[in-house]
Amino acid sequence: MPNRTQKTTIRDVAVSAGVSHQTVSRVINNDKRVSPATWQKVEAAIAKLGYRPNAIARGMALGRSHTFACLSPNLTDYTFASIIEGAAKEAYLHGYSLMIASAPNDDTFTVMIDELVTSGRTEGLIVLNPYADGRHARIPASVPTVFVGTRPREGAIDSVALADEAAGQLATEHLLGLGHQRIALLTGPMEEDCSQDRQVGYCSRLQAAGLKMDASLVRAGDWSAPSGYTAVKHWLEQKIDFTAIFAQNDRMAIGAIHALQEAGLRVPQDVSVVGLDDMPLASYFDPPLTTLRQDTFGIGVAATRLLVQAVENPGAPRQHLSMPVELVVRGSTQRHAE
Amino acid sequence: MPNRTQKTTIRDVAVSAGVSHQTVSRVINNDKRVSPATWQKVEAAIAKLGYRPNAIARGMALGRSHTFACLSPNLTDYTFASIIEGAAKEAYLHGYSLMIASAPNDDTFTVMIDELVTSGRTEGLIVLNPYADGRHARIPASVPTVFVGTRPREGAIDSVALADEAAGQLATEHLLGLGHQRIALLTGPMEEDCSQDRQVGYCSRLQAAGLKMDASLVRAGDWSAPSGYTAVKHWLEQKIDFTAIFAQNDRMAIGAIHALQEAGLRVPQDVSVVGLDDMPLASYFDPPLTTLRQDTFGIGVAATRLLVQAVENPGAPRQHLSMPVELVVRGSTQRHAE
DNA sequence: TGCTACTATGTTACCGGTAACATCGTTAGG
DNA sequence: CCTAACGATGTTACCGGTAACATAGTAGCA
Repeated sequence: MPNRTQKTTIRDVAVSAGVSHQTVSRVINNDKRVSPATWQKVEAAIAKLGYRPNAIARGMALGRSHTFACLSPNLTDYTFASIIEGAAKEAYLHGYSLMIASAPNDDTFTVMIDELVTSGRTEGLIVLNPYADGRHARIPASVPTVFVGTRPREGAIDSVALADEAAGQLATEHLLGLGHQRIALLTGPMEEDCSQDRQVGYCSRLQAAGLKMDASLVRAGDWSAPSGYTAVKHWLEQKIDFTAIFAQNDRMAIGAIHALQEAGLRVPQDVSVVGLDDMPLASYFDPPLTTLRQDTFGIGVAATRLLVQAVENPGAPRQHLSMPVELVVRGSTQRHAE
Repeated sequence: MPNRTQKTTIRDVAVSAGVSHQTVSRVINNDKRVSPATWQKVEAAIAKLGYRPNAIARGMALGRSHTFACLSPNLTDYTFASIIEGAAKEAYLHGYSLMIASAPNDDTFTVMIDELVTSGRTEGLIVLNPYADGRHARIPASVPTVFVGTRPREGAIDSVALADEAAGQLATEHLLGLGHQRIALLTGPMEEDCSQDRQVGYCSRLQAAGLKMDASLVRAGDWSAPSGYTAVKHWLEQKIDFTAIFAQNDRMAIGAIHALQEAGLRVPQDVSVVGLDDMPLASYFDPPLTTLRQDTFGIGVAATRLLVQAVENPGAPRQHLSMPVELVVRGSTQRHAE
């Protein structure tokens, strides 16, 4: 195991093996048109010198960087982090590296695009929550891109999203099935597709149950716990009547529960609460949170697969994936009394 | 704004501006030895063609990729995610991109090193929790590296860590100050420096208070909530007596509280619990968690700064940073009754 | 005025790979 | 036995930048 401090090149190996650098190139690319004897000599030289092909040079010659970038509003929200983890794992499996950047707003986003895409560093892009702001419009048309968290749209961009409408239906159904009729809805920012679609699911189930939508029972948050807290505070102050809440994510659900408890209401005895995400410690809150589980890791994996296909097979038609959700019943919901 | 589909090169610009490609190179590198008139012609051509320098080619010519990699056991633990976010932000500020990979074990880690470092893709490495397993030994000596979460060691590697010993002291002091004398300690895996150092801080404060260490009051977890739960279960089954717990991270603290409550013990009336991290929803648990806040984002920033220095100034001596912690008192601790 | 020194710009080579084509020796078929 | 075809290997050019050196023109000074 030689202690290579400085880089060995393909030509060093060639000299050492007594062949041309091209023959070495053939060996490392598994090109069979090399005789077994030569092959062995080359392999021996590679081992002796501890040679490793330089990915940058290869990328240069091939015009391919074998690198993707994933742009996320942030890296710390569990949902994003987990999608990124799935994307990274799958990328490496396919021989790609993954660069990451968080872009809280679309100006930063534009800078990142320039840094990562226009500069030729990456050959594909995964964008989480592209409709959180105007960032979806800042993506060069020429770069293969997968959107995560959007419903299918026109244009040459793949997408992966939760089955948001089904999720909205499932949560609403669960609460309706428990006898709740006044179900408040706590949405994410209404610019985002998932907020809209989850609401559509909610509405459709209410209608199917013969209930009329009550606009005063719907409020938008920003996915954070405090925004859930604030929304519930508002409802309570307005003396709006409800027996259940469907929060479109777990953090807002937690904030909502906090506000309820602070007001002396018991969860689930007085108000049932359903979240969405099944974040890691969801079962450790008081009460343990009933929620919808989404396979965020799987979403990341799926996004990368789409991107690999888009990069390696540009002619193929764009795809739009919808990932299932699953209801996890814990302690924050119960049958409506009376 | 031309709709560049295919890449414009420096020579295209040169032709368009009627100069040599080298002159274009000078302009984009802000080399002043170009006359104002020529400079303008070049800039005009760049704008007209929408030219952007290719980072790969530049990296190739310079032998520098301007890319770092961050290797973490996973991306979803808030602590890691937040460090990575800090590292990424700071990296872009200095003109570097950041690749990420999660490596749950040291075999994966070795593969990643090969993929990212040996291949020449990255010129610097940030390794989170290098002593979680044998991964610290798998890093080529030639690549500038910063360890996060280790105490300073011999060798040519920078490090950033929490002031773990001080953190252990602070938590213990807080509980001692509340009159607790039988303080249980829930550590992370003992292979990790931070577990050891936090314990050292704990011990030193107990001794300073004239209390003797009781080995039965110390158990190791794996940072997860269930491991905290299990440890407390064990203590309770063994009828071991304690009035407070210092859990070395928040998740274990949450698990511990869960076990206590399940056994009918009240937190903080019967047992006080201190965590460490101040993870996002720490204040939303029941009771709100008293904990030590660490500036994980700042740790990531600091790590990147060290790495930039190490890369750009290889001769300089290695540095070891220690980041402060801060006590956040909430509802999970109170004065020991009687 | 002639020569040096400096400024602005061009030319060539190189980074470390790969592609395309060239060459040479051997084997198979007419 | 001659030659086409093929297999193994080498040579050259190129990817898109940068460095090093070369050159031409101009200004400064004896």
